[in-house]
Amino acid sequence: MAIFSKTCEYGIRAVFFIAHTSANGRRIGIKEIAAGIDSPEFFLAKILQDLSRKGIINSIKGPNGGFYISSENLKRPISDIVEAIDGNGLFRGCALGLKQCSEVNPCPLHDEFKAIRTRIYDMLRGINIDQFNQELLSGILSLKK
Amino acid sequence: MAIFSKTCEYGIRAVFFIAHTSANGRRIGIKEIAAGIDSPEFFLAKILQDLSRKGIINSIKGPNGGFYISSENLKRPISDIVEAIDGNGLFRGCALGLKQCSEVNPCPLHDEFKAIRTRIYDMLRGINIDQFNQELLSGILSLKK
DNA sequence: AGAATAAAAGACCAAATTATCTTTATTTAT
DNA sequence: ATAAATAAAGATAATTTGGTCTTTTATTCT
Ligand code: FES
Ligand code: FES
Repeated sequence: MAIFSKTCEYGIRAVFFIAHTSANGRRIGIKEIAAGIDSPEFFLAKILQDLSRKGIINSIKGPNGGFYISSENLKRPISDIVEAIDGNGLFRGCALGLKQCSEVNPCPLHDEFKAIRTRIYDMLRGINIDQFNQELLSGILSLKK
Repeated sequence: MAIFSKTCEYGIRAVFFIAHTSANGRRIGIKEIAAGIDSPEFFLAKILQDLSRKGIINSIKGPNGGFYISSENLKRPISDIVEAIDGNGLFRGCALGLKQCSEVNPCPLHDEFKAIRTRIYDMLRGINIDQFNQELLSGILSLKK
C-alpha cells in the first residue's frame, strides 16, 4: 500500500505541475498536464474537476482556457489537497482501524503512530503548492516516471 | 485513506490478539478472534490462512486446534506482518507514485517523505508481536471498537 | 451568428479490495 | 471406525477505486 490513493498522487503531481507551468499567469490544458505528469488523461480530468469545484485550483473554459492556480491558492499547503481527496483519515484515524482514535481507548500503536501522524501532517502543512517551481523548472525535481 | 489496508489492520489486530490470549500455549479459534477484535469472521479467516501459510502465525486443525504463535514468531516485529500483507510500498515507494523512488529522479516530497518513511519502518520494526500482552490483558490497550 | 476550443458532467467499464458462504481436509476423542 | 471440531480452500458477491469515452456547457474568435 502506498501512503496516498492514486487519485491523490495524481492530484498532487498535477497541482505542482500547474503551479510551475502557470507561474506567469498562463493557463494549461488537461492534455498537457496529463502528459507532463504521466497520468491517464480522462481520469486526471475528473480529479481536476473535483479540485476545481472545491476551489483548490482554478479553471476557465473555451479557447485560451485551461487550468491555473490563483496567487492565493498558490500559497496553500499541500495538506489541503490531501484532505480534499483522501480526507483526514491519515491525520486523525487509528492506525489499526479502531472506529475512533483516542487516548481513552488506545490501540497498541497509538502513542508511536500519533507522533508519526503529526509529523506527516506537519510536513504536508509546511509545503506549499508553488514552493518547488524553481526546482521543477530546472529539472532537479520530477513529476513523472 | 488510512495508512494500512483493512486486511492489514485486521491482520495486526488479530496477531496481537492471538499473542496475548495464547501466551500460555493455548490455542484460539477463529470465532473468538473475530469477536475479540470486532472483525468479519470469514474475511479474517482468509487473512489468518494467509499469515499461516507465510509462517507468521501457526495453526492446527481439529478439536482443541486453533491459531497460536510460536515463541520464535512472538519475537518478530510487526513490520513482518505489514510486509506480508501490504508489501513494502510504504517503506520503499514514492509518496507521489513515481515508478521508482530515487535520489536521481526525486519527486518534490522525496527528502521529507523519506525521513518519515524511515520513521514508520523503524516504529514497526521496533515493536514486536508479544510486546503488549500485559497491557492488552489488563485492558489498558484495546483491539476493538 | 457560427465555428472552434476547452473544461464540466455523465455514463460506463475494469480491476482490486472487502466480505460471505460452502465444501474439503485434518486432527482428536469416543 | 465414527463423529465432532476446526482450519484450509474454493466459489461468489458487493463495494470501492481506478480508468475510459461521450455529451454538454461555457467561452472566445472570426
Ligand atoms: S487508537 Fe490507534 S492510533 Fe490512536
Ligand atoms: S521520489 Fe518520491 S518519495 Fe522518493
